[in-house]
Amino acid sequence: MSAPRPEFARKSGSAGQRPRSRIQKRNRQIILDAALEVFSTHGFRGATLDQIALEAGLSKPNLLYYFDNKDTIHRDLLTQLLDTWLDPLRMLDPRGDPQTEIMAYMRRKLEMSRAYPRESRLFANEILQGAPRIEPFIRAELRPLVDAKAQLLTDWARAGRIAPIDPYHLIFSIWALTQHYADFAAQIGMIRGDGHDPLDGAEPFLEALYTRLLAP
Amino acid sequence: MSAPRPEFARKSGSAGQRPRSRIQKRNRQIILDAALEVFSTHGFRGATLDQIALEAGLSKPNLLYYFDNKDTIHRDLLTQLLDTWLDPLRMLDPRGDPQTEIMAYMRRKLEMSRAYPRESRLFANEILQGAPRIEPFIRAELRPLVDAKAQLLTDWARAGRIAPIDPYHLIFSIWALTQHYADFAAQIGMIRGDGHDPLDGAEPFLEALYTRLLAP
DNA sequence: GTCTATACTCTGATAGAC
DNA sequence: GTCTATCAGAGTATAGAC
Repeated sequence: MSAPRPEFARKSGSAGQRPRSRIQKRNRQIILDAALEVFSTHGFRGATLDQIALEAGLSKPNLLYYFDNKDTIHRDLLTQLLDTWLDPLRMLDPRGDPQTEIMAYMRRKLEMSRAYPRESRLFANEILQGAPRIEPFIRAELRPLVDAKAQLLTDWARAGRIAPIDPYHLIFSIWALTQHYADFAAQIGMIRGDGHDPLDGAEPFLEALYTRLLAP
Repeated sequence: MSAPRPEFARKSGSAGQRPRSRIQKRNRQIILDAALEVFSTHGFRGATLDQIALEAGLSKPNLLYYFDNKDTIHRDLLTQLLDTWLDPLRMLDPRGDPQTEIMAYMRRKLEMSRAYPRESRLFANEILQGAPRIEPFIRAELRPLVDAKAQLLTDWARAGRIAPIDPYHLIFSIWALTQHYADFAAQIGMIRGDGHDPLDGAEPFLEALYTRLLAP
């Protein structure tokens, strides 16, 4: 059904990787791609192995030859996702120019929504369900990172280099505004006309918005 | 499980309402409330009648005495929701002061996220799934409304009464920023600490944001 | 109106032939 | 590695007693 897309940034070095043949790797990737399509639209419980197998062009038992069970597939997808999900925020550089840095962060997030809308929806689905599977990650990884960057934003504001705004809401606003174009793409498409690229015009708008918001 | 909450604005006059006894109405409302809880977290396919029945404190057959099937419950919830969902935007008044009107619209949307987070998540789930059940509504009701209000915003911008910004992205930004506090409440709670109200500080932040964005 | 029992389908997962 | 056959359990829905 779905055309193969560039693999979502996979870093080497995750634990427990057994050696796999070329065909193994290839089929696992086909399955993960199909699973991403299904999980990102229907959530974990709403997705079925039948649907994933159909999407992948494999039989259900064959699919379960490559992955132990439904949960493992979903976990692997989330692991791949989270590995990359925080990179844009991590790159916010204390040594850079504040407004340039924040603007660049916003652009990186917007680019993720453009390149990886399904990953964004997978994440959105997980949060809507109360984040049962990634709660540990959010508490252990995301929260400290956000706290650190919020401190940085506060410092910048204190120094008069950006306007004095709540740093947490600033970060949330970037998440909300950029991810919206991926998560609510269906709605935007129906409103703007179906041939229309949902992200058309988004970047200039967000640039204007944050330019005006951040000016000291 | 969940405490009964104020009923989401229900307008009278929808079609096909048979006369119902007091106990009928009461139980239907209990079921709808339980169903809202479950559908808004797991989506249509991820929700089960068992879970809804448990949440409602009724047996499954009893639940199906009040509603023909799973689909009917979901449809009734969406119908109630959509009935009210567009009101904040409808109220955007051409005769009012542009900045005041847009700010008031933002506040109404934020208030909906505060008062009806589950309804917001129900809507988000439906859109994530590609809006299969509300596509007709979006095309027939939402789209023309947005087009009309976008025209109004354009007129205001042409008259120099607000900054010249893309009206569609302006509307999307209000949706994204306000609904985010309901849809991603789980994440925000884990980041800001669980005792914390997710919406704390949101209104001043959004006021500052739109004040700066809209100033001509 | 509400319950127990049950029919029937879907879904996740396994066995075993090839 | 891939398939057919199959199972156990969950899930939707109905029958029928009370």
